[in-house]
Amino acid sequence: MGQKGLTNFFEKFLDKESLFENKRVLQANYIPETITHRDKEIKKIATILAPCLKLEKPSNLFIYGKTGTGKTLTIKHVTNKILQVAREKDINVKIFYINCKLKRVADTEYRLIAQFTRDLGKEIPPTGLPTDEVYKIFFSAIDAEQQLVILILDEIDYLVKKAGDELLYNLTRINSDLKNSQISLVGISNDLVFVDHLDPRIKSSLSEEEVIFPPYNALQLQDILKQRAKKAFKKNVLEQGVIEKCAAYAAREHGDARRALELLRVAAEIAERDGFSRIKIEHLDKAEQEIEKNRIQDIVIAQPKQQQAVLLSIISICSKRKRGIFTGEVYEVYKGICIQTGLRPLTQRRVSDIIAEYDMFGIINTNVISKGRYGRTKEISLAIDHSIIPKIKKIIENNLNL
DNA sequence: CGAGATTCATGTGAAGTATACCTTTAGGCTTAA
DNA sequence: AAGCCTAAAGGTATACTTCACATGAATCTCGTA
Repeated sequence: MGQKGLTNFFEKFLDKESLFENKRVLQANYIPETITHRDKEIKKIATILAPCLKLEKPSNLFIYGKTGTGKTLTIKHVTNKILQVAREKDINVKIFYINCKLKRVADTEYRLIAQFTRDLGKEIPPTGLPTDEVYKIFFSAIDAEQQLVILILDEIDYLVKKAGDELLYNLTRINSDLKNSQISLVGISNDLVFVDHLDPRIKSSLSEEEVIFPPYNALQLQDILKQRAKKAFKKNVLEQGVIEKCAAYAAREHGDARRALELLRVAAEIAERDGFSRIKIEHLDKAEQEIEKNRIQDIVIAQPKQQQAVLLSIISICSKRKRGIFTGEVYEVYKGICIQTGLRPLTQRRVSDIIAEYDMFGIINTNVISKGRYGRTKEISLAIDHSIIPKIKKIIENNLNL
């Protein structure tokens, strides 16, 4: 495109009518004023948490539900309302939300407590302090004034798998030492059997109350989509059947509403980019691929180089042969990649742990099998769509200067 | 032929090490009385 | 003498390594039918 062409392009771009009225409505962090099909859950959570407005400690709460069933959305909605009322009536309630899955933010005991303490306005160094010390600072920051604090731990199962359940015990016990204030815990998990592995003492105190979020069915998903689409798009840009198809896609994936909304948004973006004036069903198919690519891309880019090298090793073996990929082979290929890129190879022990991490992210599936006379190993297979593998591969290769 | 021993390749737990970062402390220097 | 700065000492969390033992079914071995 020449200089003149570019000017032309931008002018055209400005002239082109956007399909969106308000794109934000479809983004993941948007909290709508009313949440459809979650009345029961909202009411229950509200009832459980309401005592905090009288500065009485609400029961600890545990929320289960698959991804995209509105857990995070609902708790944020309810807590926003509580905070709003609290502000009007000048009640000292504080609510902190943290997602435990965020790497290098809240995935260890130290980092989690440090993060909460920072939310309370204290400076905590990223490392160096004893964990007890951080607890003390956290403690005194809370007890400094009379108040009620609610801590929300999203994806708590991930944290416990990585860092153990001791910190939950510490958090539940902290109350007995607080003089002026109280804290309540809200745990959110999409692993339904997660609490069964917890220490019984923690289990009983953490799940004093439980709320379960059932998956949405296709009709409910349609309602949600229609409601948001009305706000998000201009009139008449949705072709017949798009919403229905979109809901059906997501219902197939255990009723994941987040996915449905993302699908709709990305489809619209694709339609807009390609110069269509209406969103067609075919755009949904393209969107689905794009989303999956982005999801994995985001995870991969956030990984350190060593981890990327391991994934690249798995991918390149996988693209040659589909079945029967084992740790030893992955390690050999990984070492080769390290030499090529000048990376210092990690030990097989560590690589084995990294492979387990990718398993947790859901990018690969692993299965420990015994091959009898030929030893014991992890059978590894990629859990991502084959059409996007080359793109991911390219991203990593670029990143590692290969 | 079949029960039990063997074997392989790696899983997995525990303990040790390197690194990056923190606070405390002691010594040296400056400054003001 | 008091105050301030700096560098060393001593402490911690995290990522990784080292060491050592655990696993579990295919295969081997050997006693017995």
